[in-house]
Amino acid sequence: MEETNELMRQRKEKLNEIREAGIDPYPHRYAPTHTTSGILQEFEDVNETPDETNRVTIAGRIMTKRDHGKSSFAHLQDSTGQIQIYVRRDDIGADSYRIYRRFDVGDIIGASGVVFRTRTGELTILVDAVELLSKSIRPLPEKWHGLQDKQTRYRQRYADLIMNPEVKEVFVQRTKIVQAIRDMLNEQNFMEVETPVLQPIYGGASARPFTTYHNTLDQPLYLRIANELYLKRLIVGGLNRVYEFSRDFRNEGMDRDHNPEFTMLELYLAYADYLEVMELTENLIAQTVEKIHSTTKITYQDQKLDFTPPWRRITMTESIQEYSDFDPEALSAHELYTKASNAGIELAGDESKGEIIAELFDVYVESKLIQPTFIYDYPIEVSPFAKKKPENPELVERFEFFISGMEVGNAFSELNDPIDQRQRFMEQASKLAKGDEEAFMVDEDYLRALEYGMPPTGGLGIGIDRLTMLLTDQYSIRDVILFPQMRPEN
RNA sequence: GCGCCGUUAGCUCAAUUGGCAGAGCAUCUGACUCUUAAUCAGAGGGUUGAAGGUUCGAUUCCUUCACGGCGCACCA
Repeated sequence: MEETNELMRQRKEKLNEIREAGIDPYPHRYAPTHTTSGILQEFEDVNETPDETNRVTIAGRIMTKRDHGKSSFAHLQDSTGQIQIYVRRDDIGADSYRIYRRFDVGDIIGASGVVFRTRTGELTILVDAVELLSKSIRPLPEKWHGLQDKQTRYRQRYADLIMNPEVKEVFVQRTKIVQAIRDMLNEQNFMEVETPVLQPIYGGASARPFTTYHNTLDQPLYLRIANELYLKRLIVGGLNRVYEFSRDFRNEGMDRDHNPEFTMLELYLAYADYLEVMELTENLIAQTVEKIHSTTKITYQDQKLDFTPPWRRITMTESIQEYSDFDPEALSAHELYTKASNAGIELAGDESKGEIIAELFDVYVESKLIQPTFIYDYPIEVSPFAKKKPENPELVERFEFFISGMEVGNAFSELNDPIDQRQRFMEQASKLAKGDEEAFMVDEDYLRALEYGMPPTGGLGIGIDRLTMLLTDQYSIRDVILFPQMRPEN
């Protein structure tokens, strides 16, 4: 892709002039002694008189440049912030100054000098040596309005990160969120593990997979839609507390909270049920919010959210009763079907009562759950890996939690009865045979593992991207993923 | 998949009813050794996302396409 415009042509010309002067425009190393923000802190007390004891060397990108004949001001940006430099011909020498004048906004340079304060009070480096570290031949966006175009920002995240410091902050926060969760789990003796991304049989969720092919094995492989079944194999193996930050892939639509690849934390805890996992969940997330924001009350898109435990707990059918004008438990399958049709839900006609209830929940309830809320006791038909409730075999011990109308996590008492699990697989297999693209295949090896015996286990999945959206006040999942999926430009 | 909106100089944005495509920043030349959206004087920079149509004339109206945003549908 050879792009040519006047500005790039001029910059390449300057690049050649610098080379012809015997200077390497792309040298190999440089040794800064300070960062820009470090200087602003350390030299807070310096005055207008330059003093040799306040000597620093920094490296950064030129973000603004104001040339005045035989002197020049510029702002350099490094990973920590920006600082002003003041360059005078008499300080760096005529030859150096001639080269300096060929530097552009966007170039990465190194500078040495002493820190002082300008007449207008800005902490500044009075430079006596500059060095080009990397010549930029593509002009940056305009300094005042920055880079606004969403398409360019997502496609050229590097330019977005240079121009919009608040974007970088979001991703710093994302890393801190993951780190906070990891630290807490490690403290609680969870073991971080890695399981296959390429799976011969996909499962653990309902979603269409991405399919690929291994040439040597001569067989199809699937990018994981979940890692659930692998982590539970480890529970069988005696790793009683395991977790993985799993990049999962689902071949489905994209919108403000769906990207084809996304990050899910899954964890499994032997000898626990879903009630214990519920407590773990609200504590884990509340403490994460606390670590990031020093409070459990935050604002997301003008909504006040309170993460302080305990969170509200309500069963799925109760929640439908609360947000609709009927009690789903009091209705027959036929009456529920009518309610769903009236609510605009498209049904094939062969849906079970439980499937219709799940649909009604989506329509009547999900978007209304603003404060962190546990919805629990799900229909068995939509929960093939969850354990039945002892007193009601139509329901399973499962919960999801919702924040700001978004599903953020999913958990259950894991089904460990191998006979029951085989039946559930058979139901999925028959759905798959009927053309349900989100049903999945029987995983005989997983059943074999259960047959050895899996302890009672609680499991949890948390959508890390969505959690990050909430904690960084971002409206779209694309703003918490560095390189969101996009169609090719041409 | 459907609907609405958008795409104009490197960037951010204008362009009246269909009538010579503009500004600011950036760039180039000159002046300027405490400026900070530096200032002053001058200059260059455009296949208006692509292809077609209507018209004497299209950035503007119509059709198709591409990409993006938002909403809906899908995604338990």
